[in-house]
Amino acid sequence: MARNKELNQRLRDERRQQLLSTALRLFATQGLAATKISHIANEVGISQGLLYHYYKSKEEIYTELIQQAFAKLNEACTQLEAMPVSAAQKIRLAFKELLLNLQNDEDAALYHLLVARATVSEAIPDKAKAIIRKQNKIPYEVMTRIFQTGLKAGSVKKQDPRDLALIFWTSLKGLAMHRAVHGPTIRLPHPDMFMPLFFQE
Amino acid sequence: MARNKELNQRLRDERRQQLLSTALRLFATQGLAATKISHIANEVGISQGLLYHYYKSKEEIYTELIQQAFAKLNEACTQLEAMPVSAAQKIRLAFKELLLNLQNDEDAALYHLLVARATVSEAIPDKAKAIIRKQNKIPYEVMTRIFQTGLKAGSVKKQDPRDLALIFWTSLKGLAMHRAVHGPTIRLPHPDMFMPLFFQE
DNA sequence: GTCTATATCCAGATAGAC
DNA sequence: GTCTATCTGGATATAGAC
Repeated sequence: MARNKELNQRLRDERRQQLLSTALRLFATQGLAATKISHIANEVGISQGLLYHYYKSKEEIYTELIQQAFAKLNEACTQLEAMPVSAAQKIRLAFKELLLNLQNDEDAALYHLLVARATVSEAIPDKAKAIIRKQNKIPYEVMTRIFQTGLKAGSVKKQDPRDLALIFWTSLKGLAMHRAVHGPTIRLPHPDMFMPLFFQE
Repeated sequence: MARNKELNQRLRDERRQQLLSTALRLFATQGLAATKISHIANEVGISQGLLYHYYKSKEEIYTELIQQAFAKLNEACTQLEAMPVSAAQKIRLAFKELLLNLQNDEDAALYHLLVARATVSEAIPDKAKAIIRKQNKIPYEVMTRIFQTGLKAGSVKKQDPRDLALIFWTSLKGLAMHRAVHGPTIRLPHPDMFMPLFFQE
Protein backbone atom coordinates (compact mmCIF):
# COMPACT_ATOMS: atom_id res chain seq x y z
CA MET A 1 0.00 0.00 0.00
CA ALA A 2 2.77 2.39 0.92
CA ARG A 3 4.45 1.18 -2.24
CA ASN A 4 1.43 2.24 -4.20
CA LYS A 5 1.18 5.60 -2.57
CA GLU A 6 4.75 6.38 -3.48
CA LEU A 7 4.21 5.39 -7.06
CA ASN A 8 1.13 7.55 -7.29
CA GLN A 9 2.98 10.45 -5.83
CA ARG A 10 5.74 10.00 -8.38
CA LEU A 11 3.30 9.87 -11.25
CA ARG A 12 1.61 12.95 -9.92
CA ASP A 13 4.90 14.81 -9.72
CA GLU A 14 5.82 13.79 -13.21
CA ARG A 15 2.51 15.00 -14.57
CA ARG A 16 2.89 18.28 -12.73
CA GLN A 17 6.34 18.69 -14.19
CA GLN A 18 5.05 17.99 -17.65
CA LEU A 19 2.36 20.61 -17.20
CA LEU A 20 4.86 23.14 -15.93
CA SER A 21 7.20 22.63 -18.80
CA THR A 22 4.45 23.00 -21.38
CA ALA A 23 3.08 26.02 -19.58
CA LEU A 24 6.53 27.58 -19.50
CA ARG A 25 6.82 27.38 -23.24
CA LEU A 26 3.38 28.83 -23.80
CA PHE A 27 3.51 31.56 -21.17
CA ALA A 28 6.95 32.62 -22.32
CA THR A 29 6.03 32.83 -25.97
CA GLN A 30 2.38 33.85 -25.83
CA GLY A 31 2.03 35.57 -22.49
CA LEU A 32 -0.29 34.81 -19.62
CA ALA A 33 -3.53 36.11 -21.06
CA ALA A 34 -3.08 34.62 -24.52
CA THR A 35 -2.27 31.18 -23.16
CA LYS A 36 -5.49 29.28 -22.71
CA ILE A 37 -5.76 26.59 -20.13
CA SER A 38 -7.08 24.36 -22.89
CA HIS A 39 -3.85 24.79 -24.88
CA ILE A 40 -1.82 23.56 -21.97
CA ALA A 41 -4.11 20.62 -21.35
CA ASN A 42 -4.26 19.71 -25.02
CA GLU A 43 -0.52 19.77 -25.51
CA VAL A 44 0.00 17.55 -22.53
CA GLY A 45 -2.78 15.31 -23.77
CA ILE A 46 -5.24 15.54 -20.93
CA SER A 47 -8.66 17.09 -20.60
CA GLN A 48 -9.18 20.60 -19.31
CA GLY A 49 -10.96 19.33 -16.25
CA LEU A 50 -8.11 17.06 -15.27
CA LEU A 51 -5.66 19.89 -15.23
CA TYR A 52 -7.45 21.22 -12.19
CA HIS A 53 -6.52 18.12 -10.26
CA TYR A 54 -2.92 19.20 -10.53
CA TYR A 55 -3.17 22.95 -10.24
CA LYS A 56 -5.99 24.96 -8.86
CA SER A 57 -5.76 27.77 -11.39
CA LYS A 58 -3.89 29.15 -14.35
CA GLU A 59 -2.40 31.79 -12.14
CA GLU A 60 -1.01 29.21 -9.78
CA ILE A 61 0.93 27.57 -12.58
CA TYR A 62 2.17 30.92 -13.72
CA THR A 63 3.28 31.98 -10.28
CA GLU A 64 5.09 28.72 -9.69
CA LEU A 65 7.04 29.23 -12.90
CA ILE A 66 8.02 32.76 -11.96
CA GLN A 67 9.11 31.41 -8.62
CA GLN A 68 11.26 28.74 -10.26
CA ALA A 69 12.79 31.18 -12.69
CA PHE A 70 14.12 33.35 -9.92
CA ALA A 71 15.11 30.40 -7.79
CA LYS A 72 17.35 29.10 -10.56
CA LEU A 73 18.85 32.44 -11.40
CA ASN A 74 19.53 33.38 -7.80
CA GLU A 75 20.99 29.98 -7.07
CA ALA A 76 23.38 30.46 -9.97
CA CYS A 77 24.25 33.95 -8.77
CA THR A 78 25.02 32.77 -5.26
CA GLN A 79 27.22 29.98 -6.54
CA LEU A 80 29.02 32.31 -8.86
CA GLU A 81 29.77 34.85 -6.19
CA ALA A 82 31.09 32.18 -3.88
CA MET A 83 33.53 30.72 -6.39
CA PRO A 84 37.18 30.88 -5.42
CA VAL A 85 38.36 32.64 -8.57
CA SER A 86 39.09 36.20 -9.61
CA ALA A 87 36.35 38.65 -10.50
CA ALA A 88 37.48 38.70 -14.11
CA GLN A 89 37.17 34.94 -14.31
CA LYS A 90 33.76 35.03 -12.75
CA ILE A 91 32.57 37.45 -15.39
CA ARG A 92 34.00 35.42 -18.24
CA LEU A 93 32.71 32.20 -16.84
CA ALA A 94 29.24 33.47 -16.09
CA PHE A 95 28.71 35.00 -19.48
CA LYS A 96 30.00 31.96 -21.28
CA GLU A 97 27.96 29.60 -19.16
CA LEU A 98 24.76 31.60 -19.53
CA LEU A 99 25.18 31.91 -23.27
CA LEU A 100 25.90 28.21 -23.61
CA ASN A 101 22.79 27.46 -21.63
CA LEU A 102 20.78 29.69 -23.90
CA GLN A 103 22.07 27.72 -26.85
CA ASN A 104 21.54 24.23 -25.51
CA ASP A 105 18.78 24.48 -22.98
CA GLU A 106 15.46 25.48 -24.43
CA ASP A 107 14.07 26.20 -20.99
CA ALA A 108 16.82 28.62 -20.12
CA ALA A 109 15.84 30.93 -22.96
CA LEU A 110 12.18 30.52 -22.09
CA TYR A 111 12.70 31.44 -18.47
CA HIS A 112 14.43 34.62 -19.56
CA LEU A 113 11.56 35.44 -21.81
CA LEU A 114 8.98 34.64 -19.17
CA VAL A 115 10.64 36.95 -16.69
CA ALA A 116 11.15 39.66 -19.27
CA ARG A 117 7.48 39.60 -20.15
CA ALA A 118 6.39 39.42 -16.54
CA THR A 119 8.55 42.31 -15.48
CA VAL A 120 6.85 44.80 -17.77
CA SER A 121 3.36 43.46 -17.22
CA GLU A 122 0.79 44.83 -14.83
CA ALA A 123 -1.64 42.08 -15.69
CA ILE A 124 -0.08 39.26 -13.70
CA PRO A 125 -1.02 37.67 -10.36
CA ASP A 126 -0.16 39.69 -7.29
CA LYS A 127 1.99 36.91 -5.90
CA ALA A 128 4.06 36.88 -9.06
CA LYS A 129 4.44 40.64 -8.85
CA ALA A 130 5.65 40.35 -5.29
CA ILE A 131 8.27 37.77 -6.22
CA ILE A 132 9.51 39.96 -9.02
CA ARG A 133 9.62 43.09 -6.93
CA LYS A 134 11.68 41.32 -4.30
CA GLN A 135 14.06 39.35 -6.45
CA ASN A 136 14.46 41.16 -9.72
CA LYS A 137 17.37 43.30 -8.62
CA ILE A 138 19.48 40.49 -7.21
CA PRO A 139 21.31 39.45 -10.36
CA TYR A 140 22.12 43.08 -11.12
CA GLU A 141 23.45 43.62 -7.64
CA VAL A 142 25.55 40.50 -7.72
CA MET A 143 27.13 41.42 -11.02
CA THR A 144 27.64 45.00 -9.88
CA ARG A 145 29.58 43.73 -6.88
CA ILE A 146 31.70 41.45 -9.03
CA PHE A 147 32.48 44.23 -11.49
CA GLN A 148 33.30 46.48 -8.56
CA THR A 149 35.80 43.94 -7.29
CA GLY A 150 37.30 43.52 -10.73
CA LEU A 151 37.55 47.27 -10.99
CA LYS A 152 39.56 47.51 -7.81
CA ALA A 153 41.82 44.73 -9.03
CA GLY A 154 42.26 46.67 -12.27
CA SER A 155 41.13 43.75 -14.39
CA VAL A 156 37.96 45.24 -15.86
CA LYS A 157 37.21 48.37 -17.84
CA LYS A 158 37.19 51.62 -15.93
CA GLN A 159 33.46 52.22 -16.09
CA ASP A 160 30.66 52.49 -13.62
CA PRO A 161 30.17 48.90 -12.43
CA ARG A 162 26.41 49.43 -12.50
CA ASP A 163 26.62 50.21 -16.19
CA LEU A 164 28.74 47.15 -16.77
CA ALA A 165 26.29 44.96 -14.89
CA LEU A 166 23.43 46.43 -16.82
CA ILE A 167 25.16 45.76 -20.11
CA PHE A 168 25.98 42.25 -18.99
CA TRP A 169 22.37 41.38 -18.33
CA THR A 170 20.66 43.31 -21.10
CA SER A 171 22.99 41.75 -23.66
CA LEU A 172 22.05 38.32 -22.46
CA LYS A 173 18.38 39.18 -22.38
CA GLY A 174 18.57 40.43 -25.94
CA LEU A 175 20.21 37.19 -27.02
CA ALA A 176 17.66 35.17 -25.09
CA MET A 177 14.83 36.84 -26.95
CA HIS A 178 16.51 36.14 -30.23
CA ARG A 179 17.03 32.52 -29.30
CA ALA A 180 13.44 32.18 -28.22
CA VAL A 181 12.21 33.59 -31.52
CA HIS A 182 14.41 31.58 -33.81
CA GLY A 183 14.57 28.33 -31.96
CA PRO A 184 17.47 26.03 -31.23
CA THR A 185 18.75 26.00 -34.79
CA ILE A 186 20.05 29.55 -34.62
CA ARG A 187 23.76 29.93 -34.00
CA LEU A 188 24.49 32.53 -31.36
CA PRO A 189 27.73 34.53 -31.42
CA HIS A 190 30.72 33.25 -29.53
CA PRO A 191 30.86 34.59 -25.97
CA ASP A 192 34.36 35.95 -26.54
CA MET A 193 32.89 38.51 -28.88
CA PHE A 194 31.32 40.21 -25.87
CA MET A 195 34.39 40.29 -23.66
CA PRO A 196 35.64 43.63 -25.02
CA LEU A 197 32.59 45.13 -23.34
CA PHE A 198 34.07 44.28 -19.98
CA PHE A 199 37.83 44.07 -20.39
CA GLN A 200 40.65 46.04 -21.93
CA GLU A 201 41.40 44.96 -25.48
CA MET B 1 -19.33 73.47 -44.96
CA ALA B 2 -16.12 72.22 -46.45
CA ARG B 3 -14.45 74.02 -43.58
CA ASN B 4 -16.47 71.94 -41.21
CA LYS B 5 -15.67 68.72 -42.92
CA GLU B 6 -11.99 69.40 -42.74
CA LEU B 7 -12.18 70.22 -39.09
CA ASN B 8 -14.08 67.04 -38.40
CA GLN B 9 -11.56 65.05 -40.30
CA ARG B 10 -8.77 66.61 -38.29
CA LEU B 11 -10.47 65.88 -35.01
CA ARG B 12 -11.03 62.36 -36.14
CA ASP B 13 -7.38 61.94 -37.02
CA GLU B 14 -6.30 63.34 -33.71
CA ARG B 15 -8.56 61.01 -31.83
CA ARG B 16 -7.30 58.08 -33.82
CA GLN B 17 -3.75 59.09 -33.05
CA GLN B 18 -4.54 59.36 -29.38
CA LEU B 19 -6.04 55.89 -29.43
CA LEU B 20 -3.03 54.49 -31.24
CA SER B 21 -0.59 55.98 -28.82
CA THR B 22 -2.46 54.66 -25.79
CA ALA B 23 -2.84 51.28 -27.42
CA LEU B 24 0.87 51.18 -28.20
CA ARG B 25 1.75 51.61 -24.56
CA LEU B 26 -0.70 48.97 -23.43
CA PHE B 27 -0.01 46.41 -26.15
CA ALA B 28 3.73 46.81 -25.67
CA THR B 29 3.64 46.40 -21.92
CA GLN B 30 0.71 44.04 -21.43
CA GLY B 31 0.45 42.21 -24.72
CA LEU B 32 -2.46 41.91 -27.10
CA ALA B 33 -4.64 39.52 -25.14
CA ALA B 34 -4.16 41.17 -21.77
CA THR B 35 -5.02 44.59 -23.13
CA LYS B 36 -8.76 45.08 -22.91
CA ILE B 37 -10.52 47.36 -25.29
CA SER B 38 -12.06 49.01 -22.24
CA HIS B 39 -8.61 49.93 -20.91
CA ILE B 40 -7.79 51.76 -24.08
CA ALA B 41 -11.12 53.56 -24.17
CA ASN B 42 -10.92 54.48 -20.49
CA GLU B 43 -7.43 55.87 -20.70
CA VAL B 44 -8.39 58.02 -23.64
CA GLY B 45 -11.54 59.04 -21.82
CA ILE B 46 -14.20 57.76 -24.19
CA SER B 47 -16.73 54.98 -23.94
CA GLN B 48 -16.08 51.51 -25.24
CA GLY B 49 -18.74 51.89 -27.85
CA LEU B 50 -17.24 55.03 -29.26
CA LEU B 51 -13.93 53.38 -29.86
CA TYR B 52 -15.59 51.34 -32.56
CA HIS B 53 -16.30 54.49 -34.53
CA TYR B 54 -12.58 54.89 -34.96
CA TYR B 55 -11.40 51.33 -35.32
CA LYS B 56 -13.41 48.34 -36.23
CA SER B 57 -11.65 45.94 -33.88
CA LYS B 58 -8.87 45.54 -31.39
CA GLU B 59 -6.92 43.58 -33.93
CA GLU B 60 -7.12 46.41 -36.42
CA ILE B 61 -5.47 48.78 -33.97
CA TYR B 62 -2.84 46.20 -33.19
CA THR B 63 -2.05 45.53 -36.81
CA GLU B 64 -1.79 49.22 -37.61
CA LEU B 65 0.75 49.61 -34.83
CA ILE B 66 2.84 46.72 -36.06
CA GLN B 67 2.69 48.24 -39.50
CA GLN B 68 3.90 51.59 -38.17
CA ALA B 69 6.67 50.03 -36.14
CA PHE B 70 8.21 48.44 -39.18
CA ALA B 71 7.60 51.46 -41.35
CA LYS B 72 9.61 53.64 -38.98
CA LEU B 73 12.41 51.15 -38.55
CA ASN B 74 12.75 50.40 -42.24
CA GLU B 75 12.62 54.07 -43.09
CA ALA B 76 15.49 54.67 -40.69
CA CYS B 77 17.43 51.75 -42.16
CA THR B 78 17.03 53.01 -45.69
CA GLN B 79 18.15 56.47 -44.72
CA LEU B 80 21.12 55.09 -42.86
CA GLU B 81 22.30 52.95 -45.70
CA ALA B 82 22.05 55.85 -48.12
CA MET B 83 24.13 58.24 -46.02
CA PRO B 84 27.34 59.44 -47.66
CA VAL B 85 29.64 58.39 -44.84
CA SER B 86 31.87 55.43 -44.07
CA ALA B 87 30.49 52.15 -42.78
CA ALA B 88 32.19 52.68 -39.45
CA GLN B 89 30.51 56.03 -39.06
CA LYS B 90 27.16 54.58 -39.99
CA ILE B 91 27.49 51.98 -37.27
CA ARG B 92 28.53 54.50 -34.65
CA LEU B 93 25.86 56.93 -35.69
CA ALA B 94 23.08 54.40 -35.84
CA PHE B 95 23.80 52.92 -32.46
CA LYS B 96 24.12 56.30 -30.83
CA GLU B 97 20.97 57.58 -32.44
CA LEU B 98 18.93 54.53 -31.58
CA LEU B 99 20.12 54.55 -28.00
CA LEU B 100 19.37 58.24 -27.66
CA ASN B 101 15.92 57.64 -29.02
CA LEU B 102 15.40 54.91 -26.51
CA GLN B 103 16.33 57.31 -23.77
CA ASN B 104 14.25 60.28 -24.85
CA ASP B 105 11.40 58.90 -26.85
CA GLU B 106 9.04 56.74 -24.88
CA ASP B 107 7.43 55.44 -28.04
CA ALA B 108 10.70 54.23 -29.48
CA ALA B 109 11.20 51.82 -26.61
CA LEU B 110 7.59 50.76 -26.78
CA TYR B 111 7.76 49.97 -30.47
CA HIS B 112 10.77 47.75 -29.83
CA LEU B 113 8.88 45.98 -27.12
CA LEU B 114 5.76 45.61 -29.22
CA VAL B 115 7.71 44.03 -32.04
CA ALA B 116 9.70 41.83 -29.69
CA ARG B 117 6.51 40.49 -28.17
CA ALA B 118 4.81 40.13 -31.51
CA THR B 119 7.69 38.25 -33.05
CA VAL B 120 7.54 35.38 -30.58
CA SER B 121 3.75 35.24 -30.44
CA GLU B 122 1.52 32.90 -32.34
CA ALA B 123 -1.58 34.52 -30.97
CA ILE B 124 -1.64 37.65 -33.09
CA PRO B 125 -3.71 38.61 -36.15
CA ASP B 126 -2.72 36.98 -39.40
CA LYS B 127 -2.10 40.31 -41.06
CA ALA B 128 0.33 41.26 -38.33
CA LYS B 129 2.08 37.94 -38.74
CA ALA B 130 2.43 38.54 -42.45
CA ILE B 131 3.98 41.96 -41.91
CA ILE B 132 6.45 40.54 -39.47
CA ARG B 133 7.38 37.63 -41.65
CA LYS B 134 8.09 39.92 -44.54
CA GLN B 135 9.88 42.74 -42.79
CA ASN B 136 11.53 41.36 -39.73
CA LYS B 137 14.79 40.47 -41.40
CA ILE B 138 15.35 43.82 -43.07
CA PRO B 139 17.18 45.60 -40.26
CA TYR B 140 19.46 42.59 -39.80
CA GLU B 141 20.23 42.47 -43.47
CA VAL B 142 20.94 46.17 -43.67
CA MET B 143 23.33 46.06 -40.74
CA THR B 144 24.96 42.92 -42.08
CA ARG B 145 25.69 44.73 -45.33
CA ILE B 146 27.10 47.73 -43.50
CA PHE B 147 29.33 45.55 -41.35
CA GLN B 148 30.41 43.68 -44.45
CA THR B 149 31.47 46.95 -46.05
CA GLY B 150 33.30 48.04 -42.92
CA LEU B 151 35.01 44.70 -42.84
CA LYS B 152 36.36 45.14 -46.35
CA ALA B 153 37.53 48.60 -45.42
CA GLY B 154 39.27 47.11 -42.41
CA SER B 155 37.50 49.42 -40.01
CA VAL B 156 35.48 46.89 -38.07
CA LYS B 157 36.39 43.79 -36.10
CA LYS B 158 37.30 40.71 -38.08
CA GLN B 159 34.16 38.74 -37.30
CA ASP B 160 31.28 37.33 -39.22
CA PRO B 161 29.23 40.40 -40.19
CA ARG B 162 26.06 38.47 -39.45
CA ASP B 163 27.21 37.96 -35.89
CA LEU B 164 28.05 41.63 -35.60
CA ALA B 165 24.64 42.64 -36.92
CA LEU B 166 22.97 40.24 -34.55
CA ILE B 167 24.89 41.64 -31.61
CA PHE B 168 24.05 45.15 -32.74
CA TRP B 169 20.33 44.54 -32.69
CA THR B 170 20.05 42.21 -29.74
CA SER B 171 22.02 44.63 -27.59
CA LEU B 172 19.61 47.39 -28.48
CA LYS B 173 16.62 45.18 -27.91
CA GLY B 174 17.93 44.23 -24.50
CA LEU B 175 18.35 47.89 -23.62
CA ALA B 176 14.91 48.69 -24.98
CA MET B 177 13.35 46.12 -22.70
CA HIS B 178 15.21 47.54 -19.77
CA ARG B 179 14.09 51.03 -20.64
CA ALA B 180 10.51 49.92 -21.03
CA VAL B 181 10.57 48.27 -17.62
CA HIS B 182 12.21 51.05 -15.69
CA GLY B 183 10.74 54.04 -17.41
CA PRO B 184 12.35 57.24 -18.58
CA THR B 185 14.14 57.88 -15.29
CA ILE B 186 16.65 55.10 -15.84
CA ARG B 187 20.03 56.20 -17.12
CA LEU B 188 21.22 53.99 -19.95
CA PRO B 189 24.92 53.39 -20.54
CA HIS B 190 26.78 55.67 -22.91
CA PRO B 191 26.78 54.34 -26.48
CA ASP B 192 30.56 54.47 -26.60
CA MET B 193 30.66 51.63 -24.14
CA PHE B 194 29.35 49.35 -26.88
CA MET B 195 31.76 50.37 -29.59
CA PRO B 196 34.43 47.83 -28.60
CA LEU B 197 31.96 45.20 -29.77
CA PHE B 198 32.35 46.42 -33.29
CA PHE B 199 35.74 48.08 -33.58
CA GLN B 200 39.32 47.36 -32.64
CA GLU B 201 40.34 48.76 -29.27
C1' DG C 1 -20.44 61.76 -32.35
C1' DT C 2 -21.39 59.93 -28.10
C1' DC C 3 -23.38 57.17 -24.69
C1' DT C 4 -25.84 53.05 -22.45
C1' DA C 5 -27.66 48.70 -22.94
C1' DT C 6 -27.27 44.27 -24.71
C1' DA C 7 -26.28 40.19 -27.67
C1' DT C 8 -22.85 36.91 -28.20
C1' DC C 9 -19.04 34.44 -27.45
C1' DC C 10 -15.29 32.42 -25.19
C1' DA C 11 -12.53 30.79 -21.47
C1' DG C 12 -11.78 29.59 -16.49
C1' DA C 13 -13.38 26.84 -13.18
C1' DT C 14 -16.68 23.33 -11.08
C1' DA C 15 -19.79 19.22 -10.76
C1' DG C 16 -20.76 14.78 -11.30
C1' DA C 17 -20.59 10.31 -13.76
C1' DC C 18 -17.44 6.54 -14.59
C1' DG D 1 -7.74 9.79 -11.90
C1' DT D 2 -10.14 10.89 -15.82
C1' DC D 3 -13.63 12.57 -18.71
C1' DT D 4 -17.85 15.33 -20.33
C1' DA D 5 -21.13 18.64 -19.34
C1' DT D 6 -22.13 22.84 -17.35
C1' DC D 7 -22.04 27.16 -14.69
C1' DT D 8 -20.40 31.72 -14.62
C1' DG D 9 -17.97 35.85 -15.58
C1' DG D 10 -15.95 38.87 -18.44
C1' DA D 11 -14.80 40.90 -22.90
C1' DT D 12 -15.73 42.05 -27.86
C1' DA D 13 -18.63 43.98 -30.71
C1' DT D 14 -23.30 45.79 -32.01
C1' DA D 15 -27.78 48.30 -31.60
C1' DG D 16 -30.30 51.99 -30.69
C1' DA D 17 -31.40 56.27 -28.13
C1' DC D 18 -29.91 61.07 -27.79
